[in-house]
Amino acid sequence: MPRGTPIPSNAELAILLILWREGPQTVRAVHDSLRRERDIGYTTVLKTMQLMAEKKLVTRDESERSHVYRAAVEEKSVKRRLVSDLLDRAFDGSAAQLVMQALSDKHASAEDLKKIRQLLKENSRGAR
Amino acid sequence: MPRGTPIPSNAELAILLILWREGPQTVRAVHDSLRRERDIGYTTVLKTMQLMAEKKLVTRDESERSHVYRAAVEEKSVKRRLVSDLLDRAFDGSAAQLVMQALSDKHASAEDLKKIRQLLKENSRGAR
DNA sequence: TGCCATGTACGAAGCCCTTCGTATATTGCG
DNA sequence: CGCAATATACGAAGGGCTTCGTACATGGCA
Repeated sequence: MPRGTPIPSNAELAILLILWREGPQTVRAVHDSLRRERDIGYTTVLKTMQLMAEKKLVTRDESERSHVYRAAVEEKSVKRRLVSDLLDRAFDGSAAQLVMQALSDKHASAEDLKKIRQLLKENSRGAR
Repeated sequence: MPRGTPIPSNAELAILLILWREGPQTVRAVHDSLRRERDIGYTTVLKTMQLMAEKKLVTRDESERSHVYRAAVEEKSVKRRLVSDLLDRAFDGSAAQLVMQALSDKHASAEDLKKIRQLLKENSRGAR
């Protein structure tokens, strides 16, 4: 996971999520996925993915007429950077503060809380 | 906390953090604070704060020659929206996933973990 | 074989954010 | 009083992101 790789933009992240979840695929397939959620042109997705290739966010196999794109950055490290970025920008680097916000968020379900508690239990031994 | 208020941009957030922490103040004072961290022109800060006033992110008292700016959005609700936004964009709405990333982040200290555990304990009763 | 569907390449527009330079007004002090 | 310091207002440039239209190549099928 090269350090120089930029943090993906919104549109780029949406595409990476698909590639991470479903594996390498063509622009057409990605476009079909995105289309299910919102209206977006084919060439828009194509262009974005071409730029992502330039930025090394993805690689592509050009051996077939329809190029096959593959995520070139790790899901975990990208997500970690996204969190780290928010931490720095808004929470003075305090993970505790951010977690508190996450917990009070409408998205935090009882089930989430349960999972988180479990994570903490597992983490408590290997604490740094 | 009006729903229509936009999520603050980077530069705007940096200014809001100062206003939240130190209370209402002039452009000059905010500029001095920002200057301590990076090189930035006075009129840059002024312009940004003027735009923030238009967007209702801040209000300003113009009764004195040096206008006094005050945050017009609540710290908690803005931060909550930032987290919620990231949750939606990258973590499929799962707070548990995000917290996991936060915990594995370099910023998460042992002290943070302790605080978080305590938060969870307090939260476990009032779980939604 | 020839045409239509389907690809890629590429330029450019529109938007927002950030930044600054310049113009202009006002204040207070020597 | 007049000038230097300090304000605000405002226009505009530059960069990144997103979007799309258009041009062109290619491949498979009738």
